[in-house]
Amino acid sequence: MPHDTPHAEACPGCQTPDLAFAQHDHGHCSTDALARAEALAVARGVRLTPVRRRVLEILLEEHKAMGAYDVLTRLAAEGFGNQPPVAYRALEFLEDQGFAHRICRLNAFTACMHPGEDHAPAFLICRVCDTVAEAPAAPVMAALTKAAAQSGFVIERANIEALGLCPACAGTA
Amino acid sequence: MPHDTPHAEACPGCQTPDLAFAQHDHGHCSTDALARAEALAVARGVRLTPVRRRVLEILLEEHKAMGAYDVLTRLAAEGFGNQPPVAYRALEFLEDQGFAHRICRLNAFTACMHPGEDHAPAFLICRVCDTVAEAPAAPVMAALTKAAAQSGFVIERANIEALGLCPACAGTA
DNA sequence: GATATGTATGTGATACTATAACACGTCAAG
DNA sequence: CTTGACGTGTTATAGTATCACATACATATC
Repeated sequence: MPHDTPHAEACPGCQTPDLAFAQHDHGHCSTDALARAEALAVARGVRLTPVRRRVLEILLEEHKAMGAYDVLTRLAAEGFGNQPPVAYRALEFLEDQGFAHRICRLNAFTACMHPGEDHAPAFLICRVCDTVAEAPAAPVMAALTKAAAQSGFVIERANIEALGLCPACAGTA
Repeated sequence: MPHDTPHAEACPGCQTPDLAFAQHDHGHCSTDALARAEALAVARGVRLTPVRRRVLEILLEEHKAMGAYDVLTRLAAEGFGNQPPVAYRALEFLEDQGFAHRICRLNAFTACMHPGEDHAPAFLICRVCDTVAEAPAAPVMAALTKAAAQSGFVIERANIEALGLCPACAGTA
């Protein structure tokens, strides 16, 4: 019975939030996230088809925010369709399933590192080096849900994105 | 000495968060926000030129999220330039000065109702009626700042956007 | 007053992002 | 076997945003 423990507990690079911008064994994260996504797809009765799976792999490999057309270029090079809808449909599927996140500010997408954990991601975008970190934001989401509830608004999906300076770029500046 | 009290204290419609989706005397909000923006521009030594001012007025009049091209159409009809950069430049200026906000999820912009108050806006977007409410989100921003700080990230600007159902649409569903 | 400098605007062209609409193939249910 | 749901491929098009250059207009400086 695999994957019943959060990824962060087993991944040194993901254990502490302050390592979000640091190097870590990303290979482990990738294979783990992919395995989790596959298991979740089966459990939910949705199909992680070749295109969808490959898009997720690409996002995991790159480990950065990618535009739909960046993904499409790679898909086309591998014999998949080379028209925009191919990429957009796969990305939409991954987002719907929580396997990937859309970063509106960048018109880009990134693989979710913690699929199935029902987390609330916040994205920290460095305006200098363009690195994007996915920070744990459960308290942020809680506060947002509360604020929305005061207006009677029911949140279904949220985008929490911050633009600023990562530790490295803040240091050199 | 005008404008030394927060707008919400004087505007019935803005006093309580739970009225964010309700009707209120928007005329008062508009003129107030415009006057505040003008004062702030003078104080900061930046120029609220005719185009910029008109764009802000348009956003305030419409009181909803508008695409850059929607704004541009209105500008062109009034004798201003009719090319995209005209609108985008004005909108960027307004966003930089905190007179307007960008709603990434909608590729749209909206006037800020509380310019100069250093608030943290969260946008609640109804997926049924497309209404957008600007909810007070100081606690949300505080949580986000804290989460970012744990990674050593310094936030300069944040987008907090939620998609879901507004009270009215949630009721009819 | 003439000149320089920074800023703002106008314009044409173009790049980038995203979706609509339809055809075809596959698979499972009835 | 037929139907219907789903996924993919493709053409075409819609929508969003920026680049690059020219011009105007302000203020500051000589």
